Amino acid sequence: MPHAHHSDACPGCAAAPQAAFARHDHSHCSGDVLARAEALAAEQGVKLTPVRRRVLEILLEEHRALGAYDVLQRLAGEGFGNQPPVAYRALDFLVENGLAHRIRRLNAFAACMHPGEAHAPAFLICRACNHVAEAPAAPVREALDHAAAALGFAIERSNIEALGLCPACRGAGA
Amino acid sequence: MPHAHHSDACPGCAAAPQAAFARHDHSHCSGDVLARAEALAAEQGVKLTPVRRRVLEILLEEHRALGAYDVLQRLAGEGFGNQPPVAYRALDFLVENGLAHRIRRLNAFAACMHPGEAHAPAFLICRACNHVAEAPAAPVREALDHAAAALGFAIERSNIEALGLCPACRGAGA
DNA sequence: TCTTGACATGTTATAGTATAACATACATAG
DNA sequence: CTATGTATGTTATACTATAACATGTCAAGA
Repeated sequence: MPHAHHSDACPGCAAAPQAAFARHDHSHCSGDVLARAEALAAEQGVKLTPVRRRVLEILLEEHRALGAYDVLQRLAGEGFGNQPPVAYRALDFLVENGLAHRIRRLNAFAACMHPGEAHAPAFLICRACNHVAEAPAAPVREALDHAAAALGFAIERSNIEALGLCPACRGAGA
Repeated sequence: MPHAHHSDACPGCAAAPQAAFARHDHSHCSGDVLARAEALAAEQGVKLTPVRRRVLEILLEEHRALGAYDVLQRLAGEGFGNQPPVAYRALDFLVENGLAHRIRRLNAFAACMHPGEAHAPAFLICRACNHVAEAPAAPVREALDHAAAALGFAIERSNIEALGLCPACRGAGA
């Protein structure tokens, strides 16, 4: 049952950053992202195999951060392997190729909503509804690079995560 | 055997941010930090009990990020409890009270080198020597707040972590 | 003084997250 | 067609974290 609860807040859709936490039908965002993911994979010479593609679809359908074991459970129910490495490998692939992100605070993974746009996003995690939005973080990244440079440290990868309340849950007084 | 390898890079000492990755004797930083931690605890009306204090000392002695089970092992060898909650509770206390930080990328904990200075630090993690430095991150934090505000998101806590190479390891061609 | 309540520590048990190591399949270049 | 690299699948295990309950400690108020 794909995207069964569109009335929920639906963060991080590709359409517009401002719409990240706004209610909207995201079926098209998913298709959109998936199409771009395929193109990107072809372009980079890596293979978006059935498991990998299916994992990305699952992340897009749920439209929130999922634990590896959540993903695994869905895979297993669809005839794929049912052991942890199956999920972890597909997720690692997606992360490695910029098609998904790892949210360390949640021990979870979320589809990247802006694949190919070479971004170092910040993640805004709502502690009430658990939804995760990618915030444009170029200035953040820049400030971080600067701070690191001052110490002679060369950043290779970084993750920036914030916990708080999304607009909807603030309104609801959560 | 406290701080047994001072010839290593020794990041994050309180003396000066610039010295974070420089070689130096840090026995005094530890004492320094510990003293400030005690003062801070008294001031905040919370108790730096023997286990908690010992855990902080262990983090300071090692002067790097330690897993909860690493800490536990040392506690157990000193007559404290040897079950995970003993370590986790002390570590959580320290984090909660600004005396230590949790490094999610490493599933590890490190003593805060600037207790009481109300900072939202960025962590620079060297992938070669595994040392962690706290970088001053006020501008980073500001940029992040700004990005979140644009989406109507209210940040409560955040963590900023970067993986890369520290000056020493860059030099060593690691 | 007694006792009550809050907090800290300790223990048992279990849940949740992740990877090592090896076996099998499958595509594709030579 | 076969050798090679890559992907998938499986078994087993390691690592990280918390729930739930028992015991101990200390200080404030009866």
